[in-house]
Order: sequence, then C-alpha cells, then structure tokens
Amino acid sequence: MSNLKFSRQRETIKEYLANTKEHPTADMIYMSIRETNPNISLGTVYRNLNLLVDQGEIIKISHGTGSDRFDGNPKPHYHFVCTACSCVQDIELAPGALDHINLIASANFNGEIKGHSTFFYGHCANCKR
Amino acid sequence: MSNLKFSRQRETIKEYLANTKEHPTADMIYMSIRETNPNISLGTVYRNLNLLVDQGEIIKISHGTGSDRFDGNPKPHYHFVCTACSCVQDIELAPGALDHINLIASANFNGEIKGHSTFFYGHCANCKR
DNA sequence: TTACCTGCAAACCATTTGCAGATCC
DNA sequence: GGATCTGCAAATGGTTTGCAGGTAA
Repeated sequence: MSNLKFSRQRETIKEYLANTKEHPTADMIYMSIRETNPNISLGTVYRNLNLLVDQGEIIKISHGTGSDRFDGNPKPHYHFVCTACSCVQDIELAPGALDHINLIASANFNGEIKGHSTFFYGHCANCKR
Repeated sequence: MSNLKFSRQRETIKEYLANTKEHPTADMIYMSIRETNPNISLGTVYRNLNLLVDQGEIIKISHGTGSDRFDGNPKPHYHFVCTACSCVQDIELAPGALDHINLIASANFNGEIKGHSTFFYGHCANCKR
C-alpha cells in the first residue's frame, strides 16, 4: 500500500545481497555494511530486509537452527545447509524439478497441498573428505 | 553420557505427547500439564523436551515461523503446516517415498547430500472450502 | 550418598518496536 | 509539508541457564 521512498541504507543492503553468495544473516549484513557506513543501526537492517522480502526482491531463509538468512536471488530455488560448517549454498535444479512431491504427499492427505519447503543437508564440498 | 533418572515430570510430558496429534509447542504442553500438575515450571518442560529429543524418543519440528513444535512419534515422517490456521498435521507416506529427491538434488551439486527436511503447505481439511 | 532433577528467576538471543528527529519527493 | 525513513534504546518472545534445595537409586 504505502509507497517506498528512496533510502541509501536500503540500496546498500540490496547491493550487498546482490554481490554475495553467502546467504548472510541480518547481523552479518549489519557488520559488513557498518564498515563503510558506521552509523547504520541493526534495527534499520532488519526493517529494510523485511521490506525487501515483502516487495519480493529478496528471500528469507528460515531453516530451523540459528538466525534467518537472506538471499538476494528472489527466484524460487532450493538450498543446502552444511551440517559441519553451517554454510548455506544454492542448489541448481530445473524449475519445477520437485513439484511432483506435492502430488505424492497429496495422495493420502485430506487438505489441499499448495507447496512445500525443502532444505537439503550433508557436507559441503569443503567439509566432505 | 549421564544416565537418566526417573522423573514424574518427564513421564507426564512423554505421556501427553503420546496421546495427542496436535504437535504442540512447549508452552501448550506446559499449560496443559499445569492443569493436573500446577507446580511444574516451563524450564522443566523445555529441559525434558530436549532430553527426550536427544534420546530419540520424540521429534522437534522447527518450521520457520513460530515456536518449535513437538511430536511424540519419533519415526521419521513428513508434516503439513496449514497457512490459514497454523495447525501441523502428519503426512502419511510410504517410508522412503521421497528419498529420490536427494539424488535429483545431488546431480549438479558439489558436496555430499545426506538428507533433506521438507514441510508441505496449504489449507488443511478444515480451512479449505 | 550422590548424581540427577526441580522450581524459580534471571539471562540470553534474535527480532521488533516506540520515539523524536532527519530525509525524500 | 507530510509521509516515509533513521538511529537509538527499550521491549518482546522463545528458549536456556545458574542456583539452592529436592528426589531417585
């Protein structure tokens, strides 16, 4: 409803997310931006992250353990979480590659399944040996 | 390491979870048990829930939004979360029915995928219309 | 007797929010 | 000028923890 105004802080956050593959937490973003913009506050980082999520410009990743992480790529895609180092990585899948599991799950279910949320676990390339 | 002693509180919690399909939060469990056991504390509920999870006797369900929920059925199975009423329900699937998605995800991934965590979303039987 | 367990309350952590002033349009 | 934004700091909500006393084996 309300129209967004330009905000240097929000631009900085968006730009930071566009240039990292780290899937950082709000605090990681805060720490990093503070190096060039020492006055920014953590509250502002959270407020803008939520705004950007609402606008569909970024994605919030809530995988059970630890703080939420954020992804500058708003296209739906899957994520991998390393059980050793806790890093989060993108998983490249053809669009819709897992859509069929909604049907599998629907087979014996009474309600209406509209989607799913999946995280893959294991050891990342650095942690496997 | 340490051996568990009998505890009336822990038994009560286990029994409560064994007899509900609600997938309650720690607080729901606390509120309910307090009706017959007014002295129990929320800290004790949390401590025992974590112990039971460590023992593999119950499961903790951490789906992004809201408090964690607990399931008295320790066998791995899938869950559905209603986007309307927030209820959590079991999804009955043949064991291993979705194991193949690990292979799909592994195809273009560098690390070693050992498992996945999936929640289904939609409207439950009560909320669809 | 001695682990382990409890209630209580305070601590913790991630996130949100109220406020008074600054900024964009 | 007025709505939207900011920094700050306090509040919130869920969960954990330290402590001193209680209980099972």
